[in-house]
Amino acid sequence: MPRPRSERARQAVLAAMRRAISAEGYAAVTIEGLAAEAEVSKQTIYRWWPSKAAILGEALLEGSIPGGDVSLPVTDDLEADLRAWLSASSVGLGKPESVALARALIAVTATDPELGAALNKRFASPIVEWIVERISHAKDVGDVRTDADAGVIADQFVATASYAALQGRPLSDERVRATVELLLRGIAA
Amino acid sequence: MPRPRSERARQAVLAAMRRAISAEGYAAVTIEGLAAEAEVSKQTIYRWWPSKAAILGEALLEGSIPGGDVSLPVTDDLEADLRAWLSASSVGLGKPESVALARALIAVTATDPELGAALNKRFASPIVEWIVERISHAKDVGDVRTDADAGVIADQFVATASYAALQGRPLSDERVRATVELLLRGIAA
Amino acid sequence: MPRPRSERARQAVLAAMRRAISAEGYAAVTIEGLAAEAEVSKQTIYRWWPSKAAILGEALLEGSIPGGDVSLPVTDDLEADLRAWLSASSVGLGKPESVALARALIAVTATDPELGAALNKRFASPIVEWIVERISHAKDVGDVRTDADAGVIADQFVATASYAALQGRPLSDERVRATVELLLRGIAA
Amino acid sequence: MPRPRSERARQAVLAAMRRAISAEGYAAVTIEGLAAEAEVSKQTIYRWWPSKAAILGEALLEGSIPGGDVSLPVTDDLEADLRAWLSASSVGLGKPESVALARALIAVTATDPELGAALNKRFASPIVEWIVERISHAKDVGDVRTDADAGVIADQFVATASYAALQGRPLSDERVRATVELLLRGIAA
DNA sequence: CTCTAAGCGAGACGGTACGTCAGGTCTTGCT
DNA sequence: AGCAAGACCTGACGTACCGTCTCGCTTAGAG
Repeated sequence: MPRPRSERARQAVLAAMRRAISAEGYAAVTIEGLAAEAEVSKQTIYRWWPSKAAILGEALLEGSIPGGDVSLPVTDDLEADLRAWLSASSVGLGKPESVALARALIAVTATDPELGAALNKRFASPIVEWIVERISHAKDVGDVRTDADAGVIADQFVATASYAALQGRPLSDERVRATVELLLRGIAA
Repeated sequence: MPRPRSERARQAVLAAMRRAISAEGYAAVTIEGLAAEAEVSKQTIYRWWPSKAAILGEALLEGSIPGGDVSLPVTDDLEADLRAWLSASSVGLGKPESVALARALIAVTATDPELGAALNKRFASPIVEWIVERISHAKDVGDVRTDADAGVIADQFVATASYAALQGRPLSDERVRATVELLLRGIAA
Repeated sequence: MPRPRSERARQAVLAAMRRAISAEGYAAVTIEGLAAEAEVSKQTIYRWWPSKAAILGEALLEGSIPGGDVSLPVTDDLEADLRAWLSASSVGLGKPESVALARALIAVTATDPELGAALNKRFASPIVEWIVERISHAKDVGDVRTDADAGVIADQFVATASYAALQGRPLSDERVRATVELLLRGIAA
Repeated sequence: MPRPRSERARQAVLAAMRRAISAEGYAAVTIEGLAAEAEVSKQTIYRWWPSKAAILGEALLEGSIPGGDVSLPVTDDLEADLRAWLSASSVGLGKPESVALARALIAVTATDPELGAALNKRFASPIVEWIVERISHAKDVGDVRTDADAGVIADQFVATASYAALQGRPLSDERVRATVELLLRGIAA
């Protein structure tokens, strides 16, 4: 019957979005520019995506974002583990392309809150889960009070990383240390 | 020697920006729209502001933002005071106009980081200062460890409020309570 | 492969130009005005014409101008024939719309000499040809000296008509008569 | 009582107009440009001239135009005299600045017919008068028929020069010769 | 010899139009 | 059908001038 959707075109558009975001920032990205860069007709873009934000969303979901793709090592030292994660997601902000992606995420959140919320959730969730699990484990070995609310802590970590991203510059090592210390002291056994 | 700048025009533009932000959101604001709404010529806008973001900045600086203009009561109870502030700045996110302003601030930060950083600093500073002072007082009365880093705590509060704003919805009372408890436990004497 | 140029839009623009010229004069014609009147986007105009003058040129070439579309009767009487033509092209200057068109032609010539020259040539040519032929015939029947330069005469006629147009008012019958008499006496057998 | 009009400003504006016309053409001249070039405020221009055309008019009247300032020698040879004038006014069209002035005159005529007519008359009049007188003298010495209408002839000369100016290029020597011969043969005794 | 009514430069102001860019819809012909 | 190409209408962009309007300063005559 009909011709199936061209995967080639789809990937080309997403790749063009990723490139454009890094190169010029989300605000400067245009549908026309994407179409030209991807060698795809505007119609094809409009046929499959409802908005620029939607393309960004798909592009980010299929790609990777800084802080999200860090492999998260688990050692015996809770504080060291959390410091490692916060540090890793923070140093990403030293790389221009990661800053661009983070900013794009923020921009789309401010513009299209619905989608923004979905994306933020999507990216925050695995981190929150990982932190919750790590703390749960810490409770088992007696490093953390058993009545501590792991979700609240996890959110504090994510909020801290998010705030640093909004600022567009990495946290100092000292700041990372002090922040982790503060939060852990709040739940220490 | 020429005619001096019209304060009337300036105020009209800033007011139009504030109205437009609340009504349609930052992305939908147009220089043409502002000019029409303010009954000012486009040229007058371009003469005095380099960008839409700059107008927003000036409008916000001369106006007020949610969480920034809350009068901050000081009682004997540190935890209650901080809970009061976080709660107040959070409930602002229940009002659509405040959400719009917060989102505009985020949008401009993502688009024009330079200006965004300046604005964020400008709005965060008084809060950070107040929290630092409040904690300093708490140290004096022995509620807080004297070696606690007040700046790190203050930043955690601001990050939490900022993250809630990015999400666009207020924190629950329970969440406010738990967050403040967590952070204070980290510095309790 | 793309959508072909819209003939409808093209004709609407040319018609709008003709109407606008007659109504307000060439200087008052605006691309924006044409676009609105023709219910066409500005972009469409800029896509196909490099300048206002070019639109005028095309409009005139596809339409008609006074003195150019007079059917030119040929009788046995050379003097009467030439008088008839000069008179006809002159009386056009009594009609406001013709005056407007003539003025537009002059304006475009003064502004864009290249195009103006082309248009003037385009409109003068058939007249010059007709006059040259008519005189050639008159040579055959012995009304005119065989060594007369028909081109020079024809140019005098055109110059006279053009000068009247520049002045914006018709020649009196008496002036027409005297002018034709003068020129013919110069080449009479 | 008050301060009298500044002659310095007036001359500066007229000079700026003359320079601008030659350099860019009448259409490209702007009041703002004149003001800047003449180091005069816009207000001063608007105080004393109703329109751009009026400035041009005054500038031309106080300056000189090609064909108008030729000193007109009178010899015994009528044909040579007329040929000399037509040739002189034609060669002016070889100089770019003269072409620019002539075109400006035509442009203003097409735009502001009232003023244009006045200017054309102003410049044509002395020429017509001179030709009429020269022919009158020729009648006296018997070179020209006494019943010839000198005005019609004079107009033919002016129309020829005007048409050449509209074309923007000089007449060839041969064309000058042929034209003068034709016109004189029409009135020869 | 002061007063004062204009002239003057500078340039801000509300406008209109410029020529460009992108958005989103559509048509055409190929696959 | 899907797709590349690109014309179309729409509307905003940032710029250039328009003609009007203060400003603060000079610069005459009239008192």
